[in-house]
Amino acid sequence: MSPNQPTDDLRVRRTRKLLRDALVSLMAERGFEAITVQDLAERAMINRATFYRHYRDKADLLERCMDDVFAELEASLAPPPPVLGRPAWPLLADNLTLLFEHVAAYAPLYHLLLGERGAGAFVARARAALAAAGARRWEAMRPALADPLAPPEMTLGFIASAVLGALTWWLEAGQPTDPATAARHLLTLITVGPYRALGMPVA
Amino acid sequence: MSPNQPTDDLRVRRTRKLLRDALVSLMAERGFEAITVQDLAERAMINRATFYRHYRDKADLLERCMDDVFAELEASLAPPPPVLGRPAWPLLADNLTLLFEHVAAYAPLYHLLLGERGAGAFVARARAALAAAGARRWEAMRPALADPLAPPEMTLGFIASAVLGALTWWLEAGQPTDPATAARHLLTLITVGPYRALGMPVA
Amino acid sequence: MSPNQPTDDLRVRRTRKLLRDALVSLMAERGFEAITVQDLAERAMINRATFYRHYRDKADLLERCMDDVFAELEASLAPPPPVLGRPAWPLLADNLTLLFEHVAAYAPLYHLLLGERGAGAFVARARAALAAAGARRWEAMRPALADPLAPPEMTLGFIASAVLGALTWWLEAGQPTDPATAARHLLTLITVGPYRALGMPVA
Amino acid sequence: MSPNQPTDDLRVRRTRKLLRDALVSLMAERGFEAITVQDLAERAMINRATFYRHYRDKADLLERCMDDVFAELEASLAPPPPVLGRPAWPLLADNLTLLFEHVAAYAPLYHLLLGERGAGAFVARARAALAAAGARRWEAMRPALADPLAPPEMTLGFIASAVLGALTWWLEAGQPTDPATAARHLLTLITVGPYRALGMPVA
DNA sequence: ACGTAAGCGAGACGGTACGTCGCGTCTTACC
DNA sequence: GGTAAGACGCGACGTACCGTCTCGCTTACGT
Repeated sequence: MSPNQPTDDLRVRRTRKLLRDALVSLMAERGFEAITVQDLAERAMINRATFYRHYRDKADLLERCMDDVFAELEASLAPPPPVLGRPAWPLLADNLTLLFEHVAAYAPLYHLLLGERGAGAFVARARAALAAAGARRWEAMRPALADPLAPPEMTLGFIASAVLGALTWWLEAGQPTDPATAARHLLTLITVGPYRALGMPVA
Repeated sequence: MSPNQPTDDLRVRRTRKLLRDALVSLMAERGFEAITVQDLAERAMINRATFYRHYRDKADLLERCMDDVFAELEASLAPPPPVLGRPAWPLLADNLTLLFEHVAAYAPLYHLLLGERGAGAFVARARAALAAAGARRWEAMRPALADPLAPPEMTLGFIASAVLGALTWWLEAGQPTDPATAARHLLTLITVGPYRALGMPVA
Repeated sequence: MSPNQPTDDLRVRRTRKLLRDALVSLMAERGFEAITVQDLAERAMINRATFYRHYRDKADLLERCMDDVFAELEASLAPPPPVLGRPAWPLLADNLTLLFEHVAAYAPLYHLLLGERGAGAFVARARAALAAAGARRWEAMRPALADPLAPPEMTLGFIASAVLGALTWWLEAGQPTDPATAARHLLTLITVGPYRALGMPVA
Repeated sequence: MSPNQPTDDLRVRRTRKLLRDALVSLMAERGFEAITVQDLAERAMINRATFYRHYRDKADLLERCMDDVFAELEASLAPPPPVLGRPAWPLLADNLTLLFEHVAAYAPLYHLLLGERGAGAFVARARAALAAAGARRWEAMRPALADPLAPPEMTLGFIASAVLGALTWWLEAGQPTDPATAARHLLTLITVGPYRALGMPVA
């Protein structure tokens, strides 16, 4: 198998596109786990053996789809560290908006992957990626920060999951607000905290 | 099959216990997806057909394990709403401590279910349960609260996922702090917000 | 198991009778092979474990039914050898009539056992019994007989199967003639031969 | 499954041959009923699942074996009716010889199928085929024949079973005579009748 | 433009696991 | 002691997918 080596052979590109489309359309119908390679081949109107010429298994196919999507996201985000000692707010706000816009662009896919019948591995991966990105940015700002009020790793895990949770709600609610507004809400949750965001008095 | 109807037949109770233990021990070794019914039967030293006399499939077994665990958790938590108009802090703090203690009591199981190779469905279920519990408590306090700064449903999804994220970190880090301390940190994250908890200036 | 030891316990006799009736009624519906012990127990309205207290398996049950039936047949037939050197005709005719009458008495059972979905082992056993009975009678008359025109064992196998064939036809055709007439026809087939019985010229 | 459609795929033909050989060899050891599909697969050195790609179950396999064998027999026999009004003797004699030769060619198979542990369904099918063949030939000659001495259908059932009985004896006795001689004896039994063939006086 | 190497369809095959069924044994409790 | 109820070990069933493997066809590419 020559997995992701890009080819300009039309037949190959056609086959891969058909398979990725088939994956999304089938995940919408029955979730990732319930899909079989035979299903994918039928939907893509290719032979089952041909599938194996391009992907190791269905998880491999999913992963390559995500590779593409994540690469695109990473490319669109602003570079990590701003000037030291300055609040990272505006940058974070921008990046959150970009995140929501990216997710909106691939809404069907993300909706499926994050939802009930999504792929558990995907969520774990996305969570790890978010935590890592957060860690990188936090490390860069560290010298200029006050003492943390909770273990930073815990906070990073907290944020990463929380962002995914907010995204999940946003997708499952049918994107009730535009990406910029949703990003602003999320930023509020991160900065003032969810408790106060609910209207609770905080001491 | 009469799934979870409690029986006083000793053989039945023995068989079910053996199977639940086998599930946990096998999940620790290779994760949920990689387990087969034959594996479970072998580990539990029962016949494979006997497995099907008690559970529909391995997902059913997992679910019933979780039913028991969740029921115990729910029983240990304090009842939802305190007196209106008073800060719910102390209660929330207590409940978070109880939550961490409960998770610590079943640490191996929760560690597996929340981790990389855990069962996606479990996380979704836990998240929904947390969000629902949060919603119930929030509804009760609603009249006494200020205007929310973000859509409350979004906030609830945010919190539910965030709590799981914090728990996940705590378990994967090997429970570096005792439950009460971890609960206090989590409470901080929820109240002052993760951003400030990292030491960031918030303007 | 205490197989065929006759009991005067009413419950036991009732159970056995119910099982034998169930066997016949189920064989009529789906043939012997397709019956399960569970079927027998349900139809007889007894517990499955009780079946095993009386019979080893369904073949055992069938065999014991046949034992009874064959014992009754054997008792009704005339004793083997007549006076030497005299044609055995009249005796044979009588015995064939008794045979048809016996079969008519148990028509449903014989019909099933000899038919398409019958029990192969039963046919083999009946054939062997007929051949043995024929052999006994032939041995007794042997000194008084002319030289055989074909190997006697072949002839005995021929007759045994042929009689079963005639009985099978008679039962499947719905007993179109009374037992005495059918016996006379069968005697004709045995004595003048089936070829001439069809009206064929024999040289 | 496309059961017996002839294929030119070598692998397919090899698999089917292996299975048919395995069937015969296993039937010789324990009879048809006691064989499992796993046994067949092991003996044929194929995977069990592959069995099901070719045959519905073991009965299907047996049936297709018989199809082949019967088709060959039918092809070798002379066409039904000669000139009307002439004794059918010579033709019948020829066909009986061909029958014995055919059976001799597949002696192991026929021996098993007709014997104690054979397949009841096979005997029923063979009996019906013989009766049908006899009926066809008799219908063709009917106008030229004298009145029958017994119901012709009874006679045909009688002959069909009788021929199988003679064949069974011949095979179980280890083919003590050559096919031509055995056929001559069988012809005698059919024409002069088994009674006289035993040396009995017939009036 | 066209020959040729590749991608591809078709499908047999060895495997592994599935969920079901029926067997015969057994334990427990009832009568 | 016969019976009902039913758990259990066992083993076979027929099915579903897996990933691998020919075997020809056809199709897009490279010279």
